[in-house]
Amino acid sequence: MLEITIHDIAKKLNFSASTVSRALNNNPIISESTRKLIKKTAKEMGYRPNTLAANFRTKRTNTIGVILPLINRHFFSSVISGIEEVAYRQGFTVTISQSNDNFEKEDKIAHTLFANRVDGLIISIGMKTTTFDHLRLFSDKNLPLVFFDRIVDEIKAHKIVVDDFGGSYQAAKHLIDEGAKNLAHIGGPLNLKIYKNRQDGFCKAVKDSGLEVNKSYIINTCLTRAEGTKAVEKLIQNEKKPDAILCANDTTALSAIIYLKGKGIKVPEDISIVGFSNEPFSEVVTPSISTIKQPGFIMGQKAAELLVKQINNKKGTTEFETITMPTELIIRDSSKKSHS
Amino acid sequence: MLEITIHDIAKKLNFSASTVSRALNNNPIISESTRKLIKKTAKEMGYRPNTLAANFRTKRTNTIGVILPLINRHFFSSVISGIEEVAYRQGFTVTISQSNDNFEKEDKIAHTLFANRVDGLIISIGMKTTTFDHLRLFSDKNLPLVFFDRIVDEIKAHKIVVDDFGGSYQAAKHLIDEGAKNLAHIGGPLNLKIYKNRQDGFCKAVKDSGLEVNKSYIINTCLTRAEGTKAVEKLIQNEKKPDAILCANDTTALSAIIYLKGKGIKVPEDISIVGFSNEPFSEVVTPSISTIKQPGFIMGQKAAELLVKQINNKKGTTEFETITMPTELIIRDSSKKSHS
DNA sequence: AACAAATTTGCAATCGATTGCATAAATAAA
DNA sequence: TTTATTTATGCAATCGATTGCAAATTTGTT
Repeated sequence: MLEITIHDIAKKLNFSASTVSRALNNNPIISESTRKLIKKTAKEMGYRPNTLAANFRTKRTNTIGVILPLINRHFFSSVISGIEEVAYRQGFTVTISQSNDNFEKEDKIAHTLFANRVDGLIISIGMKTTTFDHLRLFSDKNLPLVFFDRIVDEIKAHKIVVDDFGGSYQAAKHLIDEGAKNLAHIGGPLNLKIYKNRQDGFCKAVKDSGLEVNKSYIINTCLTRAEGTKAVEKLIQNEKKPDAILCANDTTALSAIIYLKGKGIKVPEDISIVGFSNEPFSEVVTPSISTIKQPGFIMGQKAAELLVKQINNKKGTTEFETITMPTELIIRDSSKKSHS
Repeated sequence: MLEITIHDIAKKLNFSASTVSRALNNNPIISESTRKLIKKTAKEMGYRPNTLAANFRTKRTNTIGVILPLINRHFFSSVISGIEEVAYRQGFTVTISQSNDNFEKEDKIAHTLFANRVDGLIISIGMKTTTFDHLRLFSDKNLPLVFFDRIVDEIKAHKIVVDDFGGSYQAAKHLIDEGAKNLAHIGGPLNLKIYKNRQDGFCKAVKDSGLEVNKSYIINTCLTRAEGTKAVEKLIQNEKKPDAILCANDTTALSAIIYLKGKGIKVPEDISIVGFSNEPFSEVVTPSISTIKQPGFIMGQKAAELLVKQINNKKGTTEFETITMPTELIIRDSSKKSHS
């Protein structure tokens, strides 16, 4: 019932608690022999360190907080796996929370994690997040903070992003190569830089190809399945229908495919589609969705590595880096207009 | 830099730290007026409670641990959302970890959570888990423990399961109603009760319909995409091909559909398919996959409710309940043999 | 052998909040 | 007014591990 403490071990061996503590922590100041003895005895006695006490004393929890919009997205869960992989290897526990793109929840989670004294935070902000006091909580106290994907320009910290602009540019180029002349874009909320970049990449590619960016061909939504459907609906109401749609995520690409299929409009023959993120379903839908792959797992690893480095670095970090990861265009059926 | 403590507040107001502590915790023994004064001052001074100290003292962390095989499954992430919803409402933080169906990792996570003194654990065990010492860690110390979906019979605890048997039975019946005579089953590892139940439900339905359960029509795998493909491959090598396959999850149902499509075998005309879990992709594949819906979100809520009740109940729980949630058969194209 | 240097170990304070028990103050009852 | 009750607050110990500094022990050097 009652727990064994270092004092119990100390008493039994006629050592002091300090020695026991040091021995168990592999402090080299303790001689090899006593360390072994103490460890052996600790095991025999069924000693389990009281992490709470240690955390309290050292002000470290060996816990990394992660906040992201939605766990159930292939990209995000890949990132989580990457984070976990590195974290566990370094002896950190990971606490994952989802904001559901709800600002209040994100705010509350950040405060809770802060109060629970996580050693650092890795975050991808929600779509509704436009104020950042809950993050300054961390940056102001020099608590390690790493952004990924949906980053915040206003706050100095390490940032891991995907080359959204480049990916989008490449995708649009691809659509044009396949013969598209009237390109449309279903974009995300522009307060998020990733969606801004995707849109900018799209526009740049269109312009660079000597085509025009038609304002009525660009619709910004919050990228849900339903919003995607509404967006395509509106797009094809244009007197001149677009012949290609670059969607800012796979969900809306899916909306488009399903909606168009229902209307008897052929994908890719009549309208080509490219999505973003390479969600698993994009490969198995008919037609399979061309999309842009983001290296989620590696991003997670990088984020965790940067964070851990920052945590272990006593003297506050002042140089922050922004790492841009490459994307990869995966061409599938939804955009192979020419020939197979 | 340095943190405000209750002592600072106490000194400033000429109260004792005890009073401040009690006031901040809404202890009714403190008078209304001083409570208000203390709270106001705390706020002004920018006081932030040191959760670590409180946790240490009270031996409570207000944290719930969750271990599950894989976050990136619709069913599991629904459960997580359900758990979070209840937990946050009750003032608990949720720590989520995935075992990746890896026993060593599950074991390690369980020990870490235990060492971190989570107040309780909600778990769905991995496929490789056949020994349970890491869970007895909890049950032996009367630490609240709730199983869901992939439960462990050997350990006494609250359990939330899906009516796997019934769901499977219903699905098989449906396949038979649609004209199937030679039913096959791609099952999961039988050490997991859910897969055992699904298989038993399948067999029962077949027998109840006066058909025979053909051993060579039942293949047990670990239900990955690749394993699923191998399984179908083997199934159709039987001299008499099955005309329907009930898969223990949607992933293998997908494997089957893709493999059969490649072989020119028509689904559902030649072979009908039903999956299990209603993963999002099952709706959007062509043909869409008939499947069995599990109420993940509600299961998560129930699990969290039971756990929280147990946590708040000082005197150890002795009566454990097993809640069986109903399933729902969703009939889609992959099994509509008759007519549309 | 005497002293310096290096190696081990112990003392005791500390982290910040909580809580049983005692005390003081205010109110009610006799 | 005195005593009994109730109400409000403070004292001081406690949770278990960590750590700077001091002390003790061993080893090394001349």
